[in-house]
Amino acid sequence: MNTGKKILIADDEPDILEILEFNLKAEGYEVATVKNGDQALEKAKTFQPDLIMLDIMMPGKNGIEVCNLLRMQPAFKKTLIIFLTAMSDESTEIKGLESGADDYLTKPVSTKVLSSKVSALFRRLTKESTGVVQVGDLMIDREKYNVSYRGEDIVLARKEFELLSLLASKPGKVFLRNEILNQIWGTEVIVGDRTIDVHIRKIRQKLNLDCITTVKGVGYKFEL
Amino acid sequence: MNTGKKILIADDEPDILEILEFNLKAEGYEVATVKNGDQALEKAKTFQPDLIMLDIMMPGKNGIEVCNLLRMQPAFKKTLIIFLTAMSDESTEIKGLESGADDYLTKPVSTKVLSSKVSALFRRLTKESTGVVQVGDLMIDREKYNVSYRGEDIVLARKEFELLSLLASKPGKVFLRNEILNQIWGTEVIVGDRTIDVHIRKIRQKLNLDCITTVKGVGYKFEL
DNA sequence: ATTCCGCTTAACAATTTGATAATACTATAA
DNA sequence: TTATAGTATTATCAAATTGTTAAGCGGAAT
Repeated sequence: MNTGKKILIADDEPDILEILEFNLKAEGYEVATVKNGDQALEKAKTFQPDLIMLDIMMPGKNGIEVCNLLRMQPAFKKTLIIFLTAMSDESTEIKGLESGADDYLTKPVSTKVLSSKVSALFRRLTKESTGVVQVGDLMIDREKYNVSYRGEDIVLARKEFELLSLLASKPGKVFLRNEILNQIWGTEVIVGDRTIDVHIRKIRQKLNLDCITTVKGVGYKFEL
Repeated sequence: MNTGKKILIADDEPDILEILEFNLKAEGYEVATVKNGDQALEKAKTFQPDLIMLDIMMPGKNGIEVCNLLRMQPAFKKTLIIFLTAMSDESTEIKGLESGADDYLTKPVSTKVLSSKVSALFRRLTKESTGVVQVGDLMIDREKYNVSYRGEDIVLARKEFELLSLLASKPGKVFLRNEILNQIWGTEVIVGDRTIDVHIRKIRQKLNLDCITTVKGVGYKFEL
């Protein structure tokens, strides 16, 4: 599993660095770590991360300063930045967001929160900036409501589109059948289990790609 | 740096208000903030904003209600409205667009997304109001109110013109039926679904081009 | 007053979509 | 191996959606 995303972490506490690095690598991210703000600024230039996690309290330049310096450079205008704060300090949180961070995390960081925030940010980035989900050669445009593979348009019916769109929104993630039902059919409508299968089948047929995997007894996942 | 544009923000969470206000002021906008829907309606009259950002979930009148009330008043027909939603809830998003909003933002709002969306909306506004839209060989002149294909004038009735004009304003984008109704007929008037079809048909007939695609169960899109 | 034109709707046809049942298949555990 | 649970496939029917035509209405122009 490799997401192809690079994350730079700056924190002066070795324990934190280790925990974050371990977990994020396990999620398929490429990770670099540094111990203070100045190193963060340097490393950011060479490493070109997609996401930077900055501890607020660091010796030398603190996280907020680093963030401001980064945001001044055009190369990091679009880079995601998450602050790490020792406690849920509200004023700090606001200062963080004001200085151009995209989110914040409070320490100690639970692995669940960590991975969900990180993946949510990446998802949001691709979704909001373009409205287009792209996985490999497959493009899903929610606004234009079309799907194309290597430039070739593929016509999907509404439910098929929504289903594929959902699965592809988080490649690799296994969507439980219930999750799919709730997302696409809502809680009011009740349809049989076979219905999902049939739609999945139609998508597979139309895409003619081996990209939707069945996880028996669990659900489906999308992966190219 | 001063854009001369006024933005009104309505949200019950002080943190959000503060962050948005700070960032938008930094971008050169004049900002006013209110804490609920009723205040938003009042303030809108005196402040005459160019853009209104409405939280969907607010005590008293919610954002969607406020939007509908605003859109009923001629003074706010052209005002830009953005919804703020707590989560990336797609059904809310669609409801928002259907009720006449121009865009939506999911909270927490990254500063990057915020400024890009806002400036994009203003850009679109000035573009549309001055409007000569050209897509391939097709020209739509909003001021002269005429359409021509390869120099040849095509006479369209008002509704037909507006409909084509709307669809062509964003080629490729699928316009939901409700979106179309809100944009062209407004929220007060209620017309049947067939009405849209008939106008679409007439446009297709008159243009004699295969440029309006039906996306069944979703809406229509324009593409040459 | 009459005619023309644009807008809307009703009515029906045509089409597409979605859901289900019935059946076949497949991996796994007993 | 066989039983079993879960999934795949297929055909079919009902429902949803859209296309088309014609007709009615009302305002503007003649």
